Amino acid sequence: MGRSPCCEKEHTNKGAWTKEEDDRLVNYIKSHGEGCWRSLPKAAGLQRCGKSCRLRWINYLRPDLKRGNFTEEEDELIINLHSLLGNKWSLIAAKLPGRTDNEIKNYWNTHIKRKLLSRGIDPQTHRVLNSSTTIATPTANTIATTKIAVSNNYYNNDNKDSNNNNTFQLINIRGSTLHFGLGSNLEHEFSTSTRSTDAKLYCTTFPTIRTSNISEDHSNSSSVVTEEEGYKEINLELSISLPTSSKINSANHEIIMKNQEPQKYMTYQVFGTTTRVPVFTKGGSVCLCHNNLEFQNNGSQCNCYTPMTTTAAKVCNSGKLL
DNA sequence: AAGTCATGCAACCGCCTCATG
DNA sequence: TCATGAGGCGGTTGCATGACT
Repeated sequence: MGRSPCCEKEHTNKGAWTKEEDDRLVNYIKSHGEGCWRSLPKAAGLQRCGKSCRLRWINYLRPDLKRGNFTEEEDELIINLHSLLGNKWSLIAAKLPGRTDNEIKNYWNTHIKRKLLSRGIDPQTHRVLNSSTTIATPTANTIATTKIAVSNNYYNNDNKDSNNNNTFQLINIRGSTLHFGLGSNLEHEFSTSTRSTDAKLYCTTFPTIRTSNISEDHSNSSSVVTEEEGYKEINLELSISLPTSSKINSANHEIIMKNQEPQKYMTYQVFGTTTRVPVFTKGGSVCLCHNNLEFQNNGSQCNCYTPMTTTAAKVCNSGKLL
């Protein structure tokens, strides 16, 4: 037996909302608040499905909606978030106050897709079209290879990224924790708050690097150590700090540009996807942790260590809603 | 001016998640 | 543990409008 319908379809209006319907809905929610969408239409005197009311309110009538064109900064933020989250429009919308998931989804499909294609970037994979950069064929110990690279257009041909220094073998994924096997000199290249000299990236690892002879789990993450022969293993929660980047107010999520125009762009690649971000003159960093897609002020590293679980991940340690 | 096509976006549909009993 | 249902989400549709011929 199927689920009972959410409303009596034969008695509900469909299609565009009238001004009168909008007024009724707004007035009702102003008086009674949101919620109980199933019973709302009847209580508000609307011949609409509860879902339809909810959608109309969330996507159009809510007073905190930001109408109007998307800014260039919002574009870049959406692109960056999409490269990390995929079509998780609600999660992306959560990072853009005043924008709805539906709005962002439509905007993506009508504008940003084309914008990325014009840049030569595949909008779905965020990889450079016809790029020679590919994920390496997995080996027995390797799920995939990823490469963190900084494009030459920012580092002015001073990119020392080599095949060895910034290429990691992704061994395993446990929860939100990525386990990479690296070559030698692991500690030198990546430790908490240590700046990678070659890539000029802040790479922060939680917990500290493990090798096969370290048995104690002194992490504050949920990972369980297993040994993959031939690899050192780390939990890598990656925070890439832009040496000079946009200043982002993480408290209200608004990008404060103050007439700054991006002078350069920095391209980075994570897990085979390419992301391009504008680089401004003020300091800051972009945290790419799975559970905290936030811009950080002052180049600080991300403090969110909350393991991603189905429910707990919605709020990280720093109290930010995800 | 009329017809056709392309585009943008509001709205719908059906499935999924999760809280609750 | 399971069933149920409300709320939420992403994909898709269809209409209004503008551009083009």
